[in-house]
Amino acid sequence: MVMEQVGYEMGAQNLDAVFAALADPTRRAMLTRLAEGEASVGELAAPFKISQPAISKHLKVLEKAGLVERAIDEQRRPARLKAEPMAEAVEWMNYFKRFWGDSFDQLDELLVKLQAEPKGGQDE
Amino acid sequence: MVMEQVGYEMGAQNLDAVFAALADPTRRAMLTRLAEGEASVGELAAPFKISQPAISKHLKVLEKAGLVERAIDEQRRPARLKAEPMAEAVEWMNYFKRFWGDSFDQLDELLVKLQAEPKGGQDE
DNA sequence: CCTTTCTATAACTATATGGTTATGGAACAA
DNA sequence: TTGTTCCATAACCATATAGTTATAGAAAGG
Repeated sequence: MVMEQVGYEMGAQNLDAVFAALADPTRRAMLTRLAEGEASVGELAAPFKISQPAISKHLKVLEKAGLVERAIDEQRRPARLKAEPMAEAVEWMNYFKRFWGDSFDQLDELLVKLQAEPKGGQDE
Repeated sequence: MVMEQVGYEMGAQNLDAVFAALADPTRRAMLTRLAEGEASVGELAAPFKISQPAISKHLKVLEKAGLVERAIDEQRRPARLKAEPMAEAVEWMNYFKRFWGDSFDQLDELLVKLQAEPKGGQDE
């Protein structure tokens, strides 16, 4: 049985939290850092001039958006990236792909064309 | 003036505005509506219970994010979708694609495969 | 002209956000 | 035990956000 094991709700409500979380440059930088591996609060705070409590707050925002998980390692509370909610957000935006038509669009068209016509005729 | 001393992130100032604009469900609904074609303020306001000035405010937020353009048509100020800034946002998120490894990943793989082998033999 | 329609703006309220400093708890080090 | 490190939370502040009502302006209809 494959259950929705995400600790926080998915769906439109979570899009609010995900987009809001991504709207802050400090949080985006934290996520970029976490893409390299889990990091403690101190390690996350190091590159910034803002205080440690501010980083803790940002972490809470990311947690509520489902974008990070916390662990317990001695006194540390390392954060780990959980990127799945971004997939939701990207999916939502992909609805608008046809309005900016970049390479991904072409790729999509190509895929559809190939699926529809494996022989490869070209017309419309 | 103010130098970016944070090593992680470049300008990305517009990402702030884009993600923030997308963080509101009313604004996302407005964008979805605009995907069907341009709409006046009144038409955009119709589906919602909130007031017309609230819609005008939301439009201003979308405008500042570069997600809509306004035109002038008699007394109307129709809004039209401009999705390009979403591409930026998606690009940013695509950096994290490998952490959720979805169909997009497969699509990407397919492209690489097709570019490598234009003949497109199907095997594997 | 006067009226209606469409929209923007001002003024206000309530809440959310992003930051601070101060403090305290939990886990290691001595 | 005492001290130190890591982190969370509380209390506070300034500003931003999302909504409201009221009003005003521009354009079209009479």
